[in-house]
Amino acid sequence: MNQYHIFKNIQKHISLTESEKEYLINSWDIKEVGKKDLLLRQGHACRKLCFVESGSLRTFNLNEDGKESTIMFAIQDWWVTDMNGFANQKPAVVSIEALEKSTIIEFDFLMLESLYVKIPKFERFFRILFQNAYIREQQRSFNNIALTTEQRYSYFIDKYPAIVEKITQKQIASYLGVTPEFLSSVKKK
Amino acid sequence: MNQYHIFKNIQKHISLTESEKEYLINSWDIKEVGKKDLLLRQGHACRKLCFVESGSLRTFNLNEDGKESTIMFAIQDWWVTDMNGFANQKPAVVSIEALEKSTIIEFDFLMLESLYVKIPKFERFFRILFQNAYIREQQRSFNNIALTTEQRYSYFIDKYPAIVEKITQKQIASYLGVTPEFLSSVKKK
DNA sequence: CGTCTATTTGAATGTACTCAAAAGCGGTGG
DNA sequence: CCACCGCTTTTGAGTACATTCAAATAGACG
Repeated sequence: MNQYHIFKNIQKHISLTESEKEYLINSWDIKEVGKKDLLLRQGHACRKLCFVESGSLRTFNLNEDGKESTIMFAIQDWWVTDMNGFANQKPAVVSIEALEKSTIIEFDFLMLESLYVKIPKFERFFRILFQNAYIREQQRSFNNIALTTEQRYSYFIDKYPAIVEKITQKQIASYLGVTPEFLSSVKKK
Repeated sequence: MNQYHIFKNIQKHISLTESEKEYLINSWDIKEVGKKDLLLRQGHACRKLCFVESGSLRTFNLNEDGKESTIMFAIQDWWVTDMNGFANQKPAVVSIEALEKSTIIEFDFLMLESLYVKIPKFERFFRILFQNAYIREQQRSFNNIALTTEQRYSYFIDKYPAIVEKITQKQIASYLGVTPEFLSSVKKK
C-alpha cells in the first residue's frame, strides 16, 4: 500500500490514516499508458483528475491552424487535468499525451466531490495544491509578459531540470510560445 | 453586518452562521485607501490577503529597467495579494496600488491560518477560490503563448468589461505585455 | 539500414520595440 | 470657468525580435 508515491505526495500537506488510504485505493482508478497514448482528447468530456505515479505527460492545445501550444508538462508526483473542463464539467480544450510509459492514478469528478464530503481534510490538501498551482501559473504569466525568450528559456531549464530531461526542444518551444527555429537560434545565442 | 459584499462572496461557495460572520468581522481589518495609495510595496513583507469591498486595485511589478508589468487588476468582489509572498511569507515582488478610493478588507496571514483551523469550511472556500484563480491564470498563460496581441486585447475587454472601465490603455498594455505605442497601433487596426 | 522527425541554418517578411514629437485629455489653481 | 500642466494616447521612422518557408543536417527508432 505504501508503495504509492501519491501517499507521500498527499502527506506533504495532510496526514492519512490507514483506513483512509484503504478508502482511496478503492476509490481511484489506475491506468497504464504507453508513449504517445492519449489520456484525454481535446473536445471530449474531462472527467478525471490525474496524478502521475510514474512516467510523464504533456498537456497541449491544437488550434485550427494546426499550431500546438503546450499548457504544461507533468512528471512523477504532479497532478494534471484540463482544470477548467474538469472543475466546470465542460469539454476539454487540451489533449493529454504520455511522453513515455506511465502509471497514472485517476480521480473521477464525482468521486472527488464525495471525497471532499467524506474526508474534508482533502479540501485542505487541494486548497494548498491549487494555491501553489496558481502561484506557479501567475509566475508564468509574469514571465511571458516581462521577460525575453532567452530569459524564459533559462527560467524553465533552471526551474524544471527533471522535465527538461524528458522532452524535446520543439516541446519547450511550444511551451514558451515561440517557434522551434527561433528557440534554436536563441540557444546558439 | 450583511451590508458587507464579502459575505455574499463567501456564501457563493459555503454557508455562514451569524456567529461565524461575527467572528469574521472581529478578525479582519478594514482599510480605506485613496487613489494612488499603496496597499503593498514591492520588496516588503506581505502579510495580508485583501478583498476589495469597493473600489479597485492594480498589482504590478517594477523591474530594474523601470518597466512596469501589471500582474492583475482587482475590482469590487475580487481577492488579491502577492500570493507567493503571502503564502510562503517571502518579500513581495509586486506593489498593489489603489486605482481610486477603495475599501479593502484585510486577512492577516496568521489570522487566516487560524481561521482554517477554527472554521474548516474555509479550506473549501479557498480551495474553490484558488482553483478558479488557477484556471484563470492558466488561460492567461495560454493566451500569451497562443494568441496575437489583437486577440489577447479582445479577450481582455470581452472578459473583463467592468475592469476596462476603470483603467487606462497604458495599464492594459502593461497587462498584455506590450508597449502602449504598440497597443495604440493595434487598436487602430 | 532506411525512414521519420527534430534540429539547425539562412533569407525574406512581419511583428513589436525604441525614440521622438504631436495631439488629446483630465485635474488643478487662478 | 478657463488656462495651464502633466500624463496618456497617437503617429511615424528606424531598429530589433520573431515568424515563415525552404533546405541541409543530425538523431531516434524500428
